[in-house]
Amino acid sequence: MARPRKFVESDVVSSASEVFAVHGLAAATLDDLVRATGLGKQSLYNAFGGKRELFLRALSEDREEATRAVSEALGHDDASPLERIRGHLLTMAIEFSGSDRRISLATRALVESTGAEDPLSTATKAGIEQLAGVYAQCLEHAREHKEIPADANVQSLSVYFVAVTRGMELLGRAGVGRSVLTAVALDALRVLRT
Amino acid sequence: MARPRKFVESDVVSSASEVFAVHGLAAATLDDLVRATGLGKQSLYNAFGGKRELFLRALSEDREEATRAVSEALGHDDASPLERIRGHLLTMAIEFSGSDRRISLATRALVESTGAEDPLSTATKAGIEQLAGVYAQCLEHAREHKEIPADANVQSLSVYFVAVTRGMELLGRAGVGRSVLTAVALDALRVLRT
DNA sequence: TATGTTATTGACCACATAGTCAACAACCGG
DNA sequence: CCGGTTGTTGACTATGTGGTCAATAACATA
Repeated sequence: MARPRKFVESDVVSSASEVFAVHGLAAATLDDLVRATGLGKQSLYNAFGGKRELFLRALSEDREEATRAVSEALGHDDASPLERIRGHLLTMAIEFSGSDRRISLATRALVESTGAEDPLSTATKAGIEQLAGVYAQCLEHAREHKEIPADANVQSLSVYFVAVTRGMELLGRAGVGRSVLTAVALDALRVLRT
Repeated sequence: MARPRKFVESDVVSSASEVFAVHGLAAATLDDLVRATGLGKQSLYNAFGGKRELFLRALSEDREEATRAVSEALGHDDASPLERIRGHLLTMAIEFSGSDRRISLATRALVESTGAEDPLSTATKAGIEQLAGVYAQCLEHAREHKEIPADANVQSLSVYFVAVTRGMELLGRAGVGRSVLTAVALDALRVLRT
């Protein structure tokens, strides 16, 4: 019936995500987005509603992607739960000390949010809880395997790992190098010693 | 000879700091700064040179203040080094989960910086190293007191604590409550068990 | 092929913003 | 009390911004 769209929504969100990851929400201009996505302002508005809304979409995509990635890293059966956490943290250390030094949309959302009621804030909090849930699952397995103390508080430890990775992200952005970040990751793991 | 200034520079920087802490660099308008500091645009320009420069001044003040505060918390003789670190982390947990949920200028600078060469980035990296130095000193004392393992890597541990506190800051901003953040702080400390 | 619906396009707008200018005010040494 | 120097004030500007409008294009159905 109606004229079909010339673009694929998820592609547009991906391109926008890229722009936001580099510039942040406030500093990214609509023109940046128009250029990156290839479609016109009005089309962007028709499809998403505005810069903020588009950011929220990108944020949500980012959250899914991050959760998926961590789930996969922690869920494979190729190693014991503890070893998987270890591998994951080391991977993060390398990633965060890479040359691009990008900052996740989640962190950006937190910093650029205007308060607790801000959707940017609530969405990110949900993302953090989701991520912590993934850690918790793996930690629970580790406990069942007796790789970590039986009295370990899986709940708070899962949030602890979210905090550590966020901190590592920031440090990487500040220019802390790979070797130091790797050492930090290994330090962080010591909380799990039996 | 010349007309004297009607303001005290450090007061102006403090007021500006407040504005930047709430809004960030990009989102703070010159009008916000004019209103908060009480002086006119031109006077701001005469004295500091522009929004960015003013932010850098505020950042530098913030860094001194942060270093001083942590130094004091970790330097008192009222408790053993390890206990002081413990107390400091618990204090941070309470602070970061407070209702204001502000974000340090250092974190803001990192996120809003445009790249590694950006003064915002280099200044913050220096601040992080300075802070890590303070932690390192206290950790060294703890080692001398045999409160932490003799083979502990004081260097990376000091950076680890910077990472953890940055992460806690972000989590607090996301709305993670005091009890959880306190638990995270205690988890983080387990790294130091002998 | 006519029609209704939605997408696209590019010009357009109101507004906020960082930064500037020029006139004026305050101080102090001479 | 005068003049040089610097600070202050408020009006001004240029520009970039997010967002809108109206005309047109592309499709599916009838």
